[in-house]
Amino acid sequence: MELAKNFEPKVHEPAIYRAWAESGGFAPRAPGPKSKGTFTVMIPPPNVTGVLHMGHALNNTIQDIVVRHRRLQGFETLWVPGTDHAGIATQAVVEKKLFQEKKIKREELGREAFQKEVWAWKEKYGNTILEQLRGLGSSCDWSRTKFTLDEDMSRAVREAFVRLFDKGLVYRGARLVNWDCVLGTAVSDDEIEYAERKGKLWQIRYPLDGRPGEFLTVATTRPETLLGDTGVAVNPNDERYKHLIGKHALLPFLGRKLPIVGDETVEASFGTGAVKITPGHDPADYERGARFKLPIVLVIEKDGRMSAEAGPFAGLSREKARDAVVKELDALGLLGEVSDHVHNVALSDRSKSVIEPMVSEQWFVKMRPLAVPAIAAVKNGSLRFSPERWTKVYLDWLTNVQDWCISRQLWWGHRIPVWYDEDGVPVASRTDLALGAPHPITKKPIVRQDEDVLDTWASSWLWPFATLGWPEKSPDLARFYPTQFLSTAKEIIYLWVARMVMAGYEFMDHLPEEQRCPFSVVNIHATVLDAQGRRMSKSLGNGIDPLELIEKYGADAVRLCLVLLTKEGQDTRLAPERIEQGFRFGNKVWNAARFVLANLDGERGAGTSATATRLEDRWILSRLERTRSQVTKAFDEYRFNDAAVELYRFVWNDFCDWYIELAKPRFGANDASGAAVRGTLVRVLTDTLALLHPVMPYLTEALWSALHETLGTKSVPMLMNSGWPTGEGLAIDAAAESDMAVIQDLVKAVRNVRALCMLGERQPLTARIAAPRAAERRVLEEHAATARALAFLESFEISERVDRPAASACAVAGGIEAFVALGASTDMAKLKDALGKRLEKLEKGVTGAKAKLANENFIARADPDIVVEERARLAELELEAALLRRNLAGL
RNA sequence: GGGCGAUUAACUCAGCGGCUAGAGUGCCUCCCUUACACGGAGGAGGUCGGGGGUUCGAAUCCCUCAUCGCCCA
Repeated sequence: MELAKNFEPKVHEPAIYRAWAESGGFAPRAPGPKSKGTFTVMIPPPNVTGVLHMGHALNNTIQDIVVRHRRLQGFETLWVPGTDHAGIATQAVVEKKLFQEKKIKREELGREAFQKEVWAWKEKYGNTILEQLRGLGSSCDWSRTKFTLDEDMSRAVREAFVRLFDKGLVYRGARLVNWDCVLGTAVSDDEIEYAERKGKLWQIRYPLDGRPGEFLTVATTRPETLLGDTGVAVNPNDERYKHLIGKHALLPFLGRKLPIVGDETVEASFGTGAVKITPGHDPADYERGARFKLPIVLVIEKDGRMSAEAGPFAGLSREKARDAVVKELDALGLLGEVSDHVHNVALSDRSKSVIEPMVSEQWFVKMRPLAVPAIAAVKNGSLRFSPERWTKVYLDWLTNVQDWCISRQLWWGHRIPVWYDEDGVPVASRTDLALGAPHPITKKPIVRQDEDVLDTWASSWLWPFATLGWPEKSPDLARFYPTQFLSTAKEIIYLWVARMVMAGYEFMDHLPEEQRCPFSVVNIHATVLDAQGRRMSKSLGNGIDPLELIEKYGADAVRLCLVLLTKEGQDTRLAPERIEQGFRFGNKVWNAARFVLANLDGERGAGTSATATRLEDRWILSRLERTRSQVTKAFDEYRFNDAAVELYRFVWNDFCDWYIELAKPRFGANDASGAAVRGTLVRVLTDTLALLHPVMPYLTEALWSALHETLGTKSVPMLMNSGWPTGEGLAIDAAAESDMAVIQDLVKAVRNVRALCMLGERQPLTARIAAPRAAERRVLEEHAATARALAFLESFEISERVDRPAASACAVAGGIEAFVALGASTDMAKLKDALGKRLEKLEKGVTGAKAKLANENFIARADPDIVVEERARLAELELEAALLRRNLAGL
């Protein structure tokens, strides 16, 4: 079978992906006697408006590795793909597009027509990221693709809402929420970011009630909100103000009487030590207002303008009102000191506008009761984080969890399934209630449905079971829930992971407690940073596009690079040139395989430890077994980096550098040796392709089919659907490994001399070998041909001791000396220099080891095995140093 | 403000109580040796951020400082 000289990702990848899909391998295989059970992974649904970025590329590579590995191991694997509807983001995209193209606003279009526009947009652009996941090689079961607004998903959302409503865990109330004045909706705490802003701290003098000419000076960063003040607070221990507690101040402009209260949370050292209380527009004041039962006055409207309550300032924007208030205060002589002040302001993630804390009617989920089992899950071992340290982050959030504001004033999302009668009595319903129909409880006619929609996360938190058919008692739900593995980013631990766990315990109540947690392992993957160590972001424009990398190097190279670069959970800076490492490795594997296939000569047998007789065959099979078991363990424990590094090393440094080189002279042989070497090559190649497959699926699949075509075993399944190497017939052969090491050392030493003395790499040389130790002499005698072939030595004499022949250079490897005949003209200076340097290093080692062994405490306290090892090491070093010294003296 | 992580070769990263501290890239020398120049052989390059401590022994554990970054408020 002739293979092209290089693997062409662009040619092979689409065809292979199609073949996988047609093979049915993406769907879970049927249960059978050999099955190890199910293994389910739910994709963290990317935002429909999204395109693949590095985080997705890494995360989905990890998931695909896990899924492919488990599939090969014989599990009935299911990886469910899908997207979420991303309420605010998607609505914003479509609104923007509508305005740019048709100059219309959504209000002009109306709710239904606007929703149609969004669906149309989703149908057209919403599959982009799923296509890109295919390009990465993701082996998802596309027949089960879900979208959080799909009908069945919506049913699940409604069921969950109604259940919580009926249990009193969902409630409607006036609460302080984060209001986005640009998008006109409440947003959750998690949709906010903070930025440092330069502002001012204004001191304002509030006249004291009944004490003309006396003032209480407060400090504030937001003077415009004073119109909503309903109190003033000071620290109760503050001597300056103690006497004023219980008295009243008068609000400028409006003359409202403001009680002066003593509140421990006021910092006497901040500003003047007195603060105004605006419960309607500040989170801290909201709390204070509640403590002192102060009324709430809303002075800012939902569009960011001052309300009628703002008296003379009504109708002004927040920003203009601030200037106007300050100006008027100044005019009244009530403005005190003004100083520069740096503080954090809350910005909306989506619109980047300043968040207005505002009391408004919203729907909330009571989180405390839901958090209890989610906390217990990690304590009782149902849930495990990898790396383990993220457990703390998860627990911290859950123990301090606040109620969750789930209503959004948007049109794109799950409409809240609540209807009201004429008295405004709400009821939640699984089925739509018609206007005019009787209210199920009050029996009065229904007059309206709640206008709002639910937060997107109110659907994503049901993802692990809603995707499987819940609330139906579907066969999928019974078969695949709970899942085994979830991989995601750290910033989503609260938003999503914790809430899914809550939802699992709350809604999967048909299952026993210990089966409700939606996944057993949560893998928190690394963040891929840019070259300066910053997060990649659209606004910085510092992202590296994975699609470009895939285009240039192929999906396998990108996947290998990502796992080679990211140690589990340790953030990494992406060096784009490192993708080349993945690319080169792919080429190396390809060419090694190409070479093997070209020389198989119809070999059918596969090497095993039992059939291998030659040292190198036994050695490579031993290395293979070692690699196989380490890689399997690493994958089982989700240590992807360790697995990839081990495979890289084995393929390149053992198989290609040594074994193939040793195999070359034996290919042609029409004897037992030829058969053995071909069998061994087939074995190593077969197992290696399978071990590499989770990381580099395309390349290995292409080679697998070429291998089986060559072998004439065409009926085997595709690699993706075959089996994980079991190590059958293999064993670790310590003797072969140590014997081989002797030969490798000698070969390296001779190559070193060649390079130093400018002898050509392949120029045949005469060598006399001195091996004072019988064990090494035996190895060299037995495997003289092997050593000779690798070192290109023509004649090769081994004895216990050799006097340096005239005109020879020497190489020392451990306790072995090799004297190599030189031409008369060779310059020995370089050699002398190199040997001298080597000796210096050795002597340093000898000194260190001696000092250690001379230390009584070391002998007395160190592990005896360590002491023995240290003695042996010293002997080794001394022998080599002695040989070097002697040879150096003779040069 | 709270928490977490990082600081090891020119660069990107491994190593996390005991081998002469490793890899990839880059650099230097030699080689187009018919698997691979996307390659091969050899080599140079590091007082493991600073300072203390624990230990027979510390890049590795503890404390502290510095710098950078991330998450949360």
